[in-house]
Amino acid sequence: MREKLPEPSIQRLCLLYRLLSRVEKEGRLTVNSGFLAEQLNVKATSIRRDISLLGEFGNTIAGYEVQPLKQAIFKGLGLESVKRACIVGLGRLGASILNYQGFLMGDVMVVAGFDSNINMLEMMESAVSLYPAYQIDEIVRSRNIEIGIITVPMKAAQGVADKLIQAGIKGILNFTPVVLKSDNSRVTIRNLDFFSELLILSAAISLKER
Amino acid sequence: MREKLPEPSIQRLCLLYRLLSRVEKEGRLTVNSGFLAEQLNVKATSIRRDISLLGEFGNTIAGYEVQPLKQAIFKGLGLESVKRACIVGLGRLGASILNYQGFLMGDVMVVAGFDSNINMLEMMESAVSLYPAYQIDEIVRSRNIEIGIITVPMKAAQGVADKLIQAGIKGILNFTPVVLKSDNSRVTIRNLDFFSELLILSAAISLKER
DNA sequence: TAGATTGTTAATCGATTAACAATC
DNA sequence: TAGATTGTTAATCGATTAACAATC
Repeated sequence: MREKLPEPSIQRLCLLYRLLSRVEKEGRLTVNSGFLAEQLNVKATSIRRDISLLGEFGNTIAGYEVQPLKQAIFKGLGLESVKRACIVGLGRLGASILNYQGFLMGDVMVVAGFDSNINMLEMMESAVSLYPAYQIDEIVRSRNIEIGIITVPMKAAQGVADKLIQAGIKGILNFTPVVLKSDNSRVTIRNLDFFSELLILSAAISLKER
Repeated sequence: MREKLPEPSIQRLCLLYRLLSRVEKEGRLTVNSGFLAEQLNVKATSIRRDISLLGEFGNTIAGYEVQPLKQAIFKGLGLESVKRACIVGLGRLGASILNYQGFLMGDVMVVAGFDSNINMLEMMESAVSLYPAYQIDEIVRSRNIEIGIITVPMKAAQGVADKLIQAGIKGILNFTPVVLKSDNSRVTIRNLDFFSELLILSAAISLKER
């Protein structure tokens, strides 16, 4: 598994990882590719291919053992290193993400929140440290933050991204509809844009009916 | 443009549509594929191919006229018909979506909200009509709702999806980490799962460093 | 052994893109 | 005309999947 994983495989393996966590809790010891495929709505061949990309071996009788398989994905995807994240923009959406936390189960840890409105920061209650936006560079560097979650208004998005990238961030989860520019290919950007998704869904529905 | 559009093209055309809306507001009259490509971080060839799938024609001198192009996408993607949507699950996330609204610009209209907690419904303020969850079937049918936005806790997700599908919904935007099952291929499902995205981002970062 | 399941080959499918003729 | 730009062909790239030999 020295060659790099295809993006679609990474995504499926992440889903698989979470599925295995659940399955493990239910006390199941083994799974086969057919079962996994059914749970994730994909083909069994995809599952086997994805898993074999990790160089992991199933058993030709009972399929895969849950615990070792989960562990193999964990290591194969580099999830041992818990990533530190910050949220920039503590409006309704940002604030609600701050509070979800519990869900995360430790793969990613939100360790800081930023907002340009200092008065608001003073009012907010949070288990996570909050800072004014002008401290982004300083805090991201000093606390080794690798992931930035952007939940600011559209107009501020590119500026915030620039600051984060400047500070050496490695990945950005962008909730704004802005298509972020980065001259720095080191940085991985993923978009999570509610309104685009709604629009795409709407188009898909219309087109399906033609 | 009778053959159906590839999924990636639909997605890019949606982004393009929104880009054109902005560009139009700025008073720009024409754009060329190079400009559009730069704005969306894709190749110019993709832009031209996507547009030509709509059977639309640019001009070999000045590129595309903004207004007609936007209109062509609008029609090509079937966005003339404003879709009616409902939100099921009015916790923090669902409630905040209810209030965004303004953003939508009319391509999709949220016309109803559901929650199983009736007391909470009575407390909430909203411009949109709110109903107890047991009325999903009745309201979705009577109000011709085509899109369901699911923001309930994991455990309730599949049940809600089943109800929505039962009621004849055409598309689902699923905010839960649950992989929804539907025996009904009529229904388009899109997933918007914050935690999966974070996990994928985290994996992508680790893998890039190897 | 017979049966079930994996891992992988090879075929298929579909999307991206370089290149360029056609056009204004 | 010369230059810029589209639309589209054809090549390339990459992902999916059917099929099956290898394995226990």
